[in-house]
Amino acid sequence: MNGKKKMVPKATLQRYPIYLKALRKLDQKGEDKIMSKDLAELVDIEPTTIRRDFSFIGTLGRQGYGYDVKTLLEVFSNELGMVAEEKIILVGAGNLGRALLKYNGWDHVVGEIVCAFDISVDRLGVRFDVPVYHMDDLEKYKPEECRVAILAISKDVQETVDRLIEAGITGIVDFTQEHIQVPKGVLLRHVDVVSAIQEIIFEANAMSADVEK
Amino acid sequence: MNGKKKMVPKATLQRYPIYLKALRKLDQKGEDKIMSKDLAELVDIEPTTIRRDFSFIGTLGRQGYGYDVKTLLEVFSNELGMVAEEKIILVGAGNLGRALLKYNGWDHVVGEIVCAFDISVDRLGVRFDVPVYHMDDLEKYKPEECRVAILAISKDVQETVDRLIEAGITGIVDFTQEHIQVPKGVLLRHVDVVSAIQEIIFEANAMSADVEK
DNA sequence: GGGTGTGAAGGGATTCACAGCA
DNA sequence: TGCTGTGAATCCCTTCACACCC
Repeated sequence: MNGKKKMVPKATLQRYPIYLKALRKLDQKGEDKIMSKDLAELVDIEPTTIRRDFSFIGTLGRQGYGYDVKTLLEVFSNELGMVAEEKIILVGAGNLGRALLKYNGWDHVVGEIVCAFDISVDRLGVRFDVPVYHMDDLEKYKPEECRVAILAISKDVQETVDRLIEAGITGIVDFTQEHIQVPKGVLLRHVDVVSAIQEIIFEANAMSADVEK
Repeated sequence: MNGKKKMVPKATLQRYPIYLKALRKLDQKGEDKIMSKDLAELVDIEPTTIRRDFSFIGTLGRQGYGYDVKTLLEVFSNELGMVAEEKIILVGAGNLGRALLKYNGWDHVVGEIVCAFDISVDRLGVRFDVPVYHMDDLEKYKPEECRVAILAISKDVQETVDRLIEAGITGIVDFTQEHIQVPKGVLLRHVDVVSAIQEIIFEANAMSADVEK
């Protein structure tokens, strides 16, 4: 009822998707219980960290037994608002965008891309069962309840972002090369292959610099 | 000469690619100097954090003036081993893999994908100027100096990873849905669209839960 | 016994505050 | 004066240690 109720740390929030993925896999395999120690090996996170992360949601485990997989999945759905029915729009139907459309990883784990937008007329139509509209028709075709947009464009990035926010988008998964600015209240997650590789190269070099003592 | 020389924090290492990107853009625009405060606005990182991050590499700025963009770029190249010539292999030439090949974000910022591997015979050949070999020919065609692999497959993930490591790969950018295990000394960066979206949804829900006081 | 949940300790990273230099 | 570089303080997260319950 009040703001100071739970206050889940940011770091924990970022680990929930990892747990969720592992739990789904366990459930599919027919496992009905899991202990923090075993889950730890699966996801490569310390058991004590896992227990604390879970404890923010509630008292989920049973001492001397472990956690019930189905219960955990339910709680994740209810408490975290993980309904697997999020309506997502894709902005940019170029190479990357189309790859994301065709991407096999969705299958209603988190929701689905309901439609896409692009400024190029010859990309409009239907791709992989998903309609592609012109960017100017954003307000017209964006579902009312849609909060999350995937951004896979390469030009006029900030302008596009501003337009999306104006249209009610509050979460952006950003695949562009630009650094974009969003007002408080809008969430932004940047996914950047190039930076990921650079990070790995930097770390690799730092590691080898350490070793050559 | 010894291990305790610099010891750059992990968090800092993860921000270097961000700085690098911004600095390149500034350089292209013809800007020759930048102050931590202005850079802060560009990359959305506190100026004091930026200054500390830079200080790990050396004394790069001039008091009362700021930082010289060209100098910074040079130092990043030399000290961090950012040569922009990393030879990268792509493993998996499916939808996602091909999208990555065609991805316009490379252009020798970090290096290039020199060749790809796949287990499906009908994906072999040349795609977007890059040869695609059969996975069994990994040792034959993988360049000797190649350290980094991009993983964009969906089956036999762990086995493939083991093979890559055996072939000398020490850095993996992982686009799969699986949770893979690597030995110490091998770096792994997971890039997961689904988890990125989930994270945003969780955070959005946590935020709105806070607000409804 | 065996594993969870959690107060307390420990470790990193960020931020403050200011000394020092152009 | 203006901005960098950095000791010190603070904040946040992880890990330890153990009480507690099945």
